[in-house]
Amino acid sequence: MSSREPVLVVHNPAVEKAVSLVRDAFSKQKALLIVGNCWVDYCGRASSKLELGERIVIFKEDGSLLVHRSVGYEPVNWQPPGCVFHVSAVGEVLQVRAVRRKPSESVRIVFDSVFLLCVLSLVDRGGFALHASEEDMQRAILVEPLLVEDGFKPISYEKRVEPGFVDVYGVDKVGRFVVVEIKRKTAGKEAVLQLAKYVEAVRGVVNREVRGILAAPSLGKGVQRLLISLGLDYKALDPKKCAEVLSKPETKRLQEFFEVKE
Amino acid sequence: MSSREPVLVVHNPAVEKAVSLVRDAFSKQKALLIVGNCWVDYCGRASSKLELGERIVIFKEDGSLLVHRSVGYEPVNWQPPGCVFHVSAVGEVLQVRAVRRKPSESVRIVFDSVFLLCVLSLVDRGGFALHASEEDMQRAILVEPLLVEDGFKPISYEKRVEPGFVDVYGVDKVGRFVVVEIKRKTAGKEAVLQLAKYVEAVRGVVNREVRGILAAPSLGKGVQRLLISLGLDYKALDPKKCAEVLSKPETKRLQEFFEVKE
DNA sequence: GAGTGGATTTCGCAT
DNA sequence: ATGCGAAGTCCACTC
Repeated sequence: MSSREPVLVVHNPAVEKAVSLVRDAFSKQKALLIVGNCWVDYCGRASSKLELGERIVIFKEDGSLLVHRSVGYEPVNWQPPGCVFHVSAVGEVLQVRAVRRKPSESVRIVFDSVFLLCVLSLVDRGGFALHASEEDMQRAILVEPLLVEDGFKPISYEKRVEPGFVDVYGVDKVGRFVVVEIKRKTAGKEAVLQLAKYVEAVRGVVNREVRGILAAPSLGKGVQRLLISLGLDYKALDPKKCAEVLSKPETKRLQEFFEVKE
Repeated sequence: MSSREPVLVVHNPAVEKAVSLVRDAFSKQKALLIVGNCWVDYCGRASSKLELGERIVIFKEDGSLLVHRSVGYEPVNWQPPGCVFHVSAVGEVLQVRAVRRKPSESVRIVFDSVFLLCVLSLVDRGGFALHASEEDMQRAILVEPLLVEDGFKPISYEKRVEPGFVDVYGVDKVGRFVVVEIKRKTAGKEAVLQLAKYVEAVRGVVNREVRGILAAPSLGKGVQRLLISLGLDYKALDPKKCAEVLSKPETKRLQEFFEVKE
C-alpha cells in the first residue's frame, strides 16, 4: 500500500472543520474539490451574481478556480491560474475568495452547506498530444508540398510581411511566388481577405507574379466567388489527411528539421 | 433529515461496482464525478492522446464531459452537451466513452484505478446575472446619453443599416447625426473600420452631416491615428461606469422601456 | 442549417 | 507589457 493519500474525503463537515481543511489544502498547494450549496459573486472585467444552488467547485494548485453547475460545458464562474485564495468562516458559512491582479478581479463563493470536501494530491506526468491542428497542416505542407500543388516549393513559413504573418510561402512550378493561407475548418470571407492582403503585400515587395492559394477543408457560402473575383486559388486540404502525412515514419526526420525554431 | 441524497460517494470501488454505479447514474440522469488514474483518447474534429495520470473527470446530466488535470483553467479533454455515454469494464479497468454526432467525435477514458466515484443529484435553480456587457453599455448610454457627449440625444439603437448594426445612433447638440460604436474593451482597428462603414452607410441615407463616435474604455496601438484620419471621434467609456449608471434606482424604469425588443 | 460576432474568452508567441 | 491570431474554441443569434 502506498504511503501517499491521493484523496481525502470529508462528508458534511462543520464550518470550522471545513475552514481548517481548506486552509491546510491551500497551504500545501493541493487541489480542492467542494460539492455544496453556494452562491457566487464576481467582480472584475465584468461583474456577475449567481444565486444559491448546488454546484461543483474546484480550486486547483496553480490558483485557478472553476464553478460548475449540473449542466453545461462551461463553468458558470471561474478564474484563470494565478489567483490567491482566501478562506474564512462567516458565521455559520464557509467563504472562499479568489483574488488576482492584472486584471484586478475577484470571485467570492459562500457555501450555505458543504456536502463533500475533497483534498486532492494528484500526480499527473502524462504527456498530451494534439493532432490535426492548423500547425500540423502547416508542417504537413512543408514536408509534403504536393499537398498544395504539383511542383510547389516552399521557401519559408510564418513569414513576416506587413499586415501580419504568411502561413507558408514559396514558388510554383513556373517560378511564380505563392502565398498559402491555411485554415483547419471551413474557410470564410475573412480568410480570403487575409490572403488577399498578404498577396498584395508581397506584390509590393517582390518584382514577380504572385499567386494566393487558400488551403482549407472546405469553403463557406459565397467564398468561392470571392476567391475567383480576387484571382485567388483554392486547394481542398483536410487536417486529418495532414496528420496522416506527419505520422508516416519517413517524414519524421523532415519534421525535426522544421521543428527548429527561428 | 432530508430524504434526498445529493451526494453518493464510493472510495476505491472495484471495477464491477464502479461500472454498475456509473451505469445507474447515467440511466438516472445524474451527474458523475470520478477522481482516478486514467488515460484519454479523443478523435473527431482533431485527435489527441493523453497519457496516464491522475485527473478529475465530470460527466454531467446534459451529456457534457470534462477532464481536468491538477493545473489549468481549461479542461484537457472535454465534450460539449449532447453526448451519449457508454460505460464498460475492459478486463480490470473501467472505460467510459462519450460519443456525439454533428460533429462526429468521441472521447474514450480508461481508468486504471478509481480513487473516488461520486454520484451527484444537484438541485440548482439559482439565477445567473452578468453585468457590464456590451449590451449593458448600450443600455447605459440610452438612459444616460451624457456618457457619450453633452447634448447627445439617442434616436435609435441596434438599428439595421446596410453593413450590419449600429450600436446607438442619434443627434448631437447642433443637430448632426451621430453613429456610436460601443466596445467593452480596448478598441482595435476592426472597431474603427466597422464604425466607418456604418457612418458611410448612414451618409448614403440621410441628407445631413454624419459623425461617428467610438465609445470604448481605451484605444489600441495606432487606433487613434486611424480614427483621426477617418474623421471619427472617440469617447472614453468604462464598462464599470456603465454598470453603476444602470444600478441607480431612478434608471430602472427607463431600462425597462429599452428592454422592449423590436 | 449555415454564417457572424462576442467572450470575464484562454493561451501562446513575437515584438 | 502589449499585440495578434488560433482554438477540438463555445455560444447565441440571424438569415
